[in-house]
Amino acid sequence: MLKANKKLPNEARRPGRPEGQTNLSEGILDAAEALFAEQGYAGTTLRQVAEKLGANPAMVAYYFKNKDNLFREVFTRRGHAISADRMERLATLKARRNHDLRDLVAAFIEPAASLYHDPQGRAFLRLHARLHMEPAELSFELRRLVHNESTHAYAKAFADLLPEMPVREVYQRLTLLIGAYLYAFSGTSRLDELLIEGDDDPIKGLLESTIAFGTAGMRSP
Amino acid sequence: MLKANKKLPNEARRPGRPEGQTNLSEGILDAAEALFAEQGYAGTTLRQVAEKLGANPAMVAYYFKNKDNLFREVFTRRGHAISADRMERLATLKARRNHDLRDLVAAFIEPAASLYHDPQGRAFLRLHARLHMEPAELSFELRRLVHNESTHAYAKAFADLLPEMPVREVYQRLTLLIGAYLYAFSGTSRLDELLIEGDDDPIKGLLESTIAFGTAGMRSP
DNA sequence: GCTTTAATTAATCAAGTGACTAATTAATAA
DNA sequence: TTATTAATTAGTCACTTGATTAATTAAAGC
Repeated sequence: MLKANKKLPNEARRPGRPEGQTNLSEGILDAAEALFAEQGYAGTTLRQVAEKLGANPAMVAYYFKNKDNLFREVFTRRGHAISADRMERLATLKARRNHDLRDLVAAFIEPAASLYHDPQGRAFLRLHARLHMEPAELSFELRRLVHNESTHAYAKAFADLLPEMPVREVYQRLTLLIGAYLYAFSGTSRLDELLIEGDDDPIKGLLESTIAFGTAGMRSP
Repeated sequence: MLKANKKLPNEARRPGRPEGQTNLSEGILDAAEALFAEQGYAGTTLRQVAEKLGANPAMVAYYFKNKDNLFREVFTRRGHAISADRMERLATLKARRNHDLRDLVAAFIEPAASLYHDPQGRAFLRLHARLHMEPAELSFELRRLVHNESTHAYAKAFADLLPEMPVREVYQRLTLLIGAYLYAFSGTSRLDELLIEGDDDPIKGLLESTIAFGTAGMRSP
């Protein structure tokens, strides 16, 4: 996290537009992403967001109007990217014309799972998982906005590969898949803690495990 | 939710111990369970809890000392029951001596899933799922307290049935299973919304689907 | 060069927040 | 009966919250 307007010694900060050009809005989104991920919507204060950048609390309102809007922008920034990535991968698979269930599961999960490597991306994954637990009015609207299209597209694609499975069952399985990968990649599972004998990185192979688990789960009669 | 001390007309409430015996503490736990489930720890105020019962906010402090403690008691009340139920079912299976993966998955999930029928139990399921997203200091301590024993016991039981699978992998699969069922039964999935053609109850068969999904996922190489 | 617009600080506001206290009344113990 | 304990209300306290405003300074437009 880069501090904006780093205070040089003996150079107190004064009101007014600073010299040069600044882009505080990205920094605010990053800070808010990390804090919302860690503490949730209600548990995060705008002052915390500002403090994380060394900025004035009023700057948050200046760039994002209010807390609700800030949260929306934090979520949609990466959410739309994930959704677009999913749609792209699905199109690629369909063009190949010989994909199987495993390909579909991987295409669905990887756009989100790939964020895990970067700390800021990991914060978003936590935020994403947490969003499902936020009050419905905020949560459902955002999830609908970001995920509706790609979720239906994947459900259709799964249904095509599982012609004997009722459509409702396909959606239920997809729901289970989403719950599994969100939890596993949210960083809130107690996996590391449970694995006391942990010699290696417990996350190693997590993507592979998730795809294997999800593929078998989707396929099972 | 029964209102405690329902105000009879023309009979204003006065300070002092009321006649008869009261048991406000169960009512407070129920109200808090519903509100924590809906709004999370930070998003719920003690005044809301009190108001839901028509009680004085000070009563919450009287019975539960503070907010943190109230949350702990709400969670452990049912959490310990689930954990005990799991241990019992595991013992029953082991005594039978011929259980398979599916039995194990069902024994793990059903104690929680069975709460789904009752609205208050459903609130707890939502709270339980949400707990995983609360700040670590609160979440991890409670989950450790309530679930450590049974989780390790089931991991051991799964490992016995999956001798070729590395122990770490067993824990990872168990984590995926937990994520899947928690999400599916938290009532926060958008399943009903996605299933526009929903003629029947979309939850119908959810337990069966979850067990099928989880069993296949655990078994898959 | 002058005017308008953009970006910042400091200060403040009303509305909550969790927690606590004193007063009060009924039940229980002695 | 009397003293003590349990359960309740009303009120308050210091603090935090999201939001807004006026003043201030630099950049951009003309």
